[in-house]
Amino acid sequence: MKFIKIPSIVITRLSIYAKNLELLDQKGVEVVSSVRLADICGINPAQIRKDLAYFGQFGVRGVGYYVTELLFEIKKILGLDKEWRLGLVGVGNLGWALLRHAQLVDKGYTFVAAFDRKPKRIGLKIGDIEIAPLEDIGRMVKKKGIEIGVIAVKPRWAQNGADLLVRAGVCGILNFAPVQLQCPAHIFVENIDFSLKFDVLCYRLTSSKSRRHRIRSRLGG
Amino acid sequence: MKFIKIPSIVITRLSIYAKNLELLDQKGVEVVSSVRLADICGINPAQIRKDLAYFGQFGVRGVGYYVTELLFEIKKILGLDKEWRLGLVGVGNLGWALLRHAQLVDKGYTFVAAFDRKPKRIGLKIGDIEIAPLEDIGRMVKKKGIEIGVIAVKPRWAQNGADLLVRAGVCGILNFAPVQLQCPAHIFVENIDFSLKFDVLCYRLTSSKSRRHRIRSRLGG
DNA sequence: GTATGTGAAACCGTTCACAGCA
DNA sequence: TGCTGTGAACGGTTTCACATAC
Repeated sequence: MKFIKIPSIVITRLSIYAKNLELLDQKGVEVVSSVRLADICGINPAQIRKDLAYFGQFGVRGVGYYVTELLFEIKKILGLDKEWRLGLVGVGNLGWALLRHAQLVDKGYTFVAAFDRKPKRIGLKIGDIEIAPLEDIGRMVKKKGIEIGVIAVKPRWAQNGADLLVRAGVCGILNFAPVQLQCPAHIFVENIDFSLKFDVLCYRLTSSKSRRHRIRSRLGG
Repeated sequence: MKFIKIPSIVITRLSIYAKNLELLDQKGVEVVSSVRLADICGINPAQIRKDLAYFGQFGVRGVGYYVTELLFEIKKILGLDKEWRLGLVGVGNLGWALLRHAQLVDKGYTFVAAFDRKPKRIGLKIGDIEIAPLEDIGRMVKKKGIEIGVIAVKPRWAQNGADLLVRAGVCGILNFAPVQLQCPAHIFVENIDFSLKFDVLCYRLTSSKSRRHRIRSRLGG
């Protein structure tokens, strides 16, 4: 283990490699070169090798990478070799969609509780989960072993949700509300504001009408 | 108008500035300095000034920026000074959530049509929109003047959705499916794969258990 | 005096090019 | 021979520092 800080962009790409290695694995492909994988991911081959070099040596010179093995290693690096227990704050349309999002389940992310402000939603069941009031966050985080809090409430209520989650003892927060949360330094926060991507596209379309930029974004996020 | 290509990250930040300027404007704040705005956005002040310098001179030395005026200019730059007409492909849980997402409407993004593969969904109405079959994409894009296609189908069907949208003549695509779409070079594509952010958080939590990184991401995506 | 606008410097991530090894 | 692993070169973004203007 090295004591070098790894840029987020590297982790994001590891996740992309994992996604595509999974597909290759399912197709029965046993070995893949950095050139081939790079082609599939739309990334430079040297970049892939450099990214992996942060964590060790996973390839065989003259051969390439064994798909199953590399996939296993990347999942271990990312921490996807365990189940993660999530708690959802805000069961509106977006929250609902997240609860039912099959791809998260496939990766090992399991929602074990859901909370909402609105009294009329309390008690509703979605699969195994019964929607609870915000006051229960403190108790339920301990009881259900929630590690990550997912915030999908209106911007106005996001900070409150974050405060409750932090006080309850979660270590990480995924914030879908378009606000900059104030959290203690030991809490890891990732923001997902997809309206930013709408605006980027909007700008590209607007500016392309007068000028000629042809830059396509490669990474999702 | 300059003929310099603007990095996506600059556009993303402009969107963040706009969001926070909107809040300041609503509070009645008339003038803001780059230091104050930087503090609110969690960004370096020089960065803000550099970002704005790509597009012109919007401030007053010794004073700062007039909030309403700067907001107006940034919206114009981003292309948010008009209504954008969107077509949704895939009305599952996520698609449904996007259709009902109030913040998109506030920004001037309007869904004017929705399409789905599943026969049982065809004909359902959400507000003014009636869900149509995929075969109608070609016709409806022209009829309704759809400029942007939003893909919210399962990964397996995403490329097909993109092909239909491109053939129908949309200029931009927002892709929520975790796949790299193949599109002609003149089509602008933005990918939004939020499971990547889950993985980044997952990695941070995993690695923090053994080491000490304290890097918090600032930008949503 | 104060805050912008901007050249220059520092920093960081990407790509090249080749040494090293199966 | 073929492909990985990696130092070095490159390119681009961020930050500094100050001239400039109100």
